[in-house]
Amino acid sequence: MAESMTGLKRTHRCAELGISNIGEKVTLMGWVQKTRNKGGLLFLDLRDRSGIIQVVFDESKVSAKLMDKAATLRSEYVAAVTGEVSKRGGAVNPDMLTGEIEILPEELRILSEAETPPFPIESDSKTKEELRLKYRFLDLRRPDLQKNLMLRSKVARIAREFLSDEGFLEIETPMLTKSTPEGARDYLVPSRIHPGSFYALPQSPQLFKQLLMCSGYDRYFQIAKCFRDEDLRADRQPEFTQIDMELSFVNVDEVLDVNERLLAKIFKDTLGVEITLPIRRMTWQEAMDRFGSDKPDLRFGLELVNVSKVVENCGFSVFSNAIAAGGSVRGIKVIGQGEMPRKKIDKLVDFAKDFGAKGLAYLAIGSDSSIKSSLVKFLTEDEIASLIKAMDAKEGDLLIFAADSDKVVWDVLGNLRIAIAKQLDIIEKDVYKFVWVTEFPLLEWSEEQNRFTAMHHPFTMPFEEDIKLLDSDPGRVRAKAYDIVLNGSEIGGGSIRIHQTDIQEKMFEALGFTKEEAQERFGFLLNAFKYGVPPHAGLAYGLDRLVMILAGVDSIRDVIAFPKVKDASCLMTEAPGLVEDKQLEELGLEITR
RNA sequence: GGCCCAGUGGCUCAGUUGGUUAGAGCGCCGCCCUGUCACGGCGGAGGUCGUCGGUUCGAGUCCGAUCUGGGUCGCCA
Repeated sequence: MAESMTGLKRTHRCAELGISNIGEKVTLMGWVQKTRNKGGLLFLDLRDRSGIIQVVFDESKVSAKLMDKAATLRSEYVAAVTGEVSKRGGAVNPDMLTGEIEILPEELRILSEAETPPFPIESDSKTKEELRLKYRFLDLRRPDLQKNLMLRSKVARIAREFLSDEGFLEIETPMLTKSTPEGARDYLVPSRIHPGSFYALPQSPQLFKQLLMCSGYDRYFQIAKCFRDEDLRADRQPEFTQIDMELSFVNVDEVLDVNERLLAKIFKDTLGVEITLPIRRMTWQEAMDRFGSDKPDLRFGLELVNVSKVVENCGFSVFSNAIAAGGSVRGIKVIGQGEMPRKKIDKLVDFAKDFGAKGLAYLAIGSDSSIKSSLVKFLTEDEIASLIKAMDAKEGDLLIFAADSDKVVWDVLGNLRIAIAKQLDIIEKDVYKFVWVTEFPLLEWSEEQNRFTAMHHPFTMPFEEDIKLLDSDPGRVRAKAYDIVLNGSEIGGGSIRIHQTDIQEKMFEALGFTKEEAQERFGFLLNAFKYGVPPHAGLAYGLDRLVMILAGVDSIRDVIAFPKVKDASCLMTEAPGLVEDKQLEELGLEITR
């Protein structure tokens, strides 16, 4: 039966003990990892979040009653052990943090019995995630998940301490706020007091932190829960966490500087990794041209080469037409893969089609300089030769080309270079390549909405010298926006905000909002701007993604205590669920499907 | 919404061209064991093969549908 812990006080966590504690009397409380019963000698591995320690019940040293009690212990029982820390009586275990010591028990209390868990509580679990998520409370006992969540806690603590020391104030903003249909789909919360009206859960504290700048708080930060009702991915959950900040009276350099020092501190204090500052900067245009992505992974090459000039007037209509239509032809060179079998190349083509490519052209140079290519029947020998020259290719290389609009070509080759790098296993491990991507386009054309939309958000400051283009060529206006990219993953982003009414009005105009629409959606911010607004800027990190990289895991679910699955439901709580008719009545809601 | 992958004792898996009673390791239960730490020895229990339907003399295996989980495209200012 479960016993009380009355009279006992835990003195240490299990793996906090070492040889320096030998001779001390300690009380430990934790879960039974395992028992090894040798008859007259019983070993108990006791586990808590610090690790495991061995307790030895020796027939010749403890009472028969204690011996019998120890024999009833089963996996995951919760037990308290009081005893003396001792040097190991047998061989030391070098694989164990506490492998040189053990506990000689005087008292054992079984604080809770436990059913056999449905899957083993161990690191590197092989159990299907579906089952682990259903029993997340057991899954969370596993050392690797505990390690991840402790790391996450540490990152949050470092950020809090660092930003506080830099003069930032931690201020909370509302979770129940107003829907702003620009951007991601909102989670809506019906109002009981105002039937038919809804709050929205915040996609980010964006507008509130700008208001805080208007209110003179200078420097704000928050570790903020954010919500987006969009489909999930390996690195996307419907609710996630940002380290969010906003600063007044600063320029781009000042924002990046304080954030570089924050990142350097996080990496130093968690992984012991020194980041060389300042972090490299790259314009969006350069990132797209060289890597086909606004979040370039700089751990490997396979850079894109624009060969439009070379094939502009060639006989291959797919190439020439793409260029004539304002697009481009670009290629990547895969060194030493000239012998890649046709089947593998076909797979790359299929992969590229997922990203909108109609096809890929390839050119393989054999080790004997023989050329295998889908282009030979369309291009002259001279054209082929100049293409090879443009790509700086040699015997044994494989060239892959895409021709389409810039957007499609970048997307196709940008994703292809990552897929190929993974396939060839050329991505360095334990390397952290940071880059600031700057000078994003302010606007991007939305085919769906048939208008320009804000690439970042509608309050992002354009480059002063580009403002005149807002009327004539809005797609070319550059924004004072910056993303921090690590190993091909966007871990944060931000911008200088617009604080001048005339520029803001031009921005809304470019977005196709009337004054009334702008007022309806963002009126409270525009009002605040009337009463004295400081120049300000900000940035937000995706805490989950940052911790993913620090922890070296591929799934965002491994750094969130209670994550949701692909269809945004929770396997443990079975949320979302139906509610009682009475609740719906109170809210004035009716379910129609 | 599209495409791809997976589903067999508690867990992880094997299961041949469709053919006796569906196997293994781990775990679990019982007995034994004084230096184990992936403890060991002996014995035992435990499976509507995700679900429904079809083909067949016969289906874990073939066909169709569906459910569950994962990845991805669309989507994510």
